[in-house]
Amino acid sequence: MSIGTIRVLIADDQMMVREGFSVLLNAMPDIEVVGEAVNGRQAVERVRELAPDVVLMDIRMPELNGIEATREIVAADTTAKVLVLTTFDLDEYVYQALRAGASGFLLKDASARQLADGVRVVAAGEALLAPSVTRRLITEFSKLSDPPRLMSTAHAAYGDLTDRETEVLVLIAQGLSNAEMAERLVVAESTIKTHVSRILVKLGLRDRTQAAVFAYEARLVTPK
Amino acid sequence: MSIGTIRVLIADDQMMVREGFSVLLNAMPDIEVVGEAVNGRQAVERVRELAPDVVLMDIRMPELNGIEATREIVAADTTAKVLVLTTFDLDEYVYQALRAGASGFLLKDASARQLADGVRVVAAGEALLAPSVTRRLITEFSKLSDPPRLMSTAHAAYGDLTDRETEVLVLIAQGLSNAEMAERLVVAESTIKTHVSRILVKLGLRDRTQAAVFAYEARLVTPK
DNA sequence: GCTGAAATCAGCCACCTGGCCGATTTCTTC
DNA sequence: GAAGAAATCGGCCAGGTGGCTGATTTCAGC
Repeated sequence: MSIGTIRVLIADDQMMVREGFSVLLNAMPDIEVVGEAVNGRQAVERVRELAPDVVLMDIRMPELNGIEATREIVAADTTAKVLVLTTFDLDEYVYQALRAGASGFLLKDASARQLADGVRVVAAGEALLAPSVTRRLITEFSKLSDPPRLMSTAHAAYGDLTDRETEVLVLIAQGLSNAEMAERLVVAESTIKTHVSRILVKLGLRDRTQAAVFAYEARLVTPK
Repeated sequence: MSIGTIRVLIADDQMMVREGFSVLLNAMPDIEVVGEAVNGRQAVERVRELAPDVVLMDIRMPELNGIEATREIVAADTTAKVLVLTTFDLDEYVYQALRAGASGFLLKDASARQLADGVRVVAAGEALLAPSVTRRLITEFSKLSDPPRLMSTAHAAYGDLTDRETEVLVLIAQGLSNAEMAERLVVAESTIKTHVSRILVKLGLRDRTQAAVFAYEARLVTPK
């Protein structure tokens, strides 16, 4: 494996991004960009055609998003490893991507060195995560493995919101639209609307802005 | 990033292992083994003395095991990243190591290439996990829902807002509708709409909910 | 007195939002 | 197995919201 060059496929709907990564990676003697794709659907096809070692996968793409594309690529028994790239280290994306079978997750602001190393690492079969991602993963994980989980907190407090509703409330308090939340949680927008409505009724609020205010006042979310 | 060579400390009670890794890593032009330790206690000391970039840490060691040693090294605010190495990918070890603050976790049967890449990756600040480990971590973790985090965009300072606009922004962050604000400020609703629009444009936001979030994040308003 | 910024107001319009109705599926609980 | 809670999805619709254009008035600064 370490003999030949690492063959990479870049999947991103933005030309600038593809160009940048392409130049960057081709500058490495052991890495070669063998193809590009402008959406998830095309990425899946290209993987079949080109059998690359690594796929640099953007999440937000038309046709078929990076998560779904990753799922399909992994489902097919290709040897290709998927390294997901995104601008923001959104939790949901990370978990979804990794659960979809991605080998790694990096932020787009990674340096050339980090990117190249990342490609090599996943090509070698390891898993790679951005530090901020891992940190949250660990902290979250230790929360559920540690016994000090007394009841309440996410439950009885805020007017009997269900877990899912609380989850949605937090997203509202981050300024996401219904469509964005739907994409984030991978459900239909109508589902989100249902959750939002129930939240407003249960909390006795009028609109999502009041919900956001409530979330801050109730310390469900806190200023950075 | 890593302009100079990456300085590595090897902590393992077995001489053969230390030797092997040492030769292996020193063969890399950008990596230099600057010291060794035969137990956890010594590893902690050596880190203080040598300030290495990366510590290759075995788990089973006399005096102070790798987990505890990692905890101490991370507790001290050294810049050293800990890459834990072990023969078996035992769950307890993995979780404990990661919670102790390790940056990565690799199996000892990793190839020279994998090891070297691993060192480079953690030195660059990323986190590295063997794939089997990541998978378990994800599955374990995904059993529980989570409170995501997002906050994008570097906006211009809200100092660009006029007094009146700031006033309106505060009201938005109190959950008032345009009609209510109009009544409160004794102006027409259309006037409020104009203010709201300008606020959104100036701050690069999409809707009033994001404006409310912004107000809280910018401490323009603070939770009760 | 001219100028520019700020505050005020109006109308139009596409879109998102929230309310309301109903429906299915999966679980837990009894 | 019945009953209920939770999560999912769809459709319809009135109304609020935000974008865009244009206009008036006041006032500070030159």
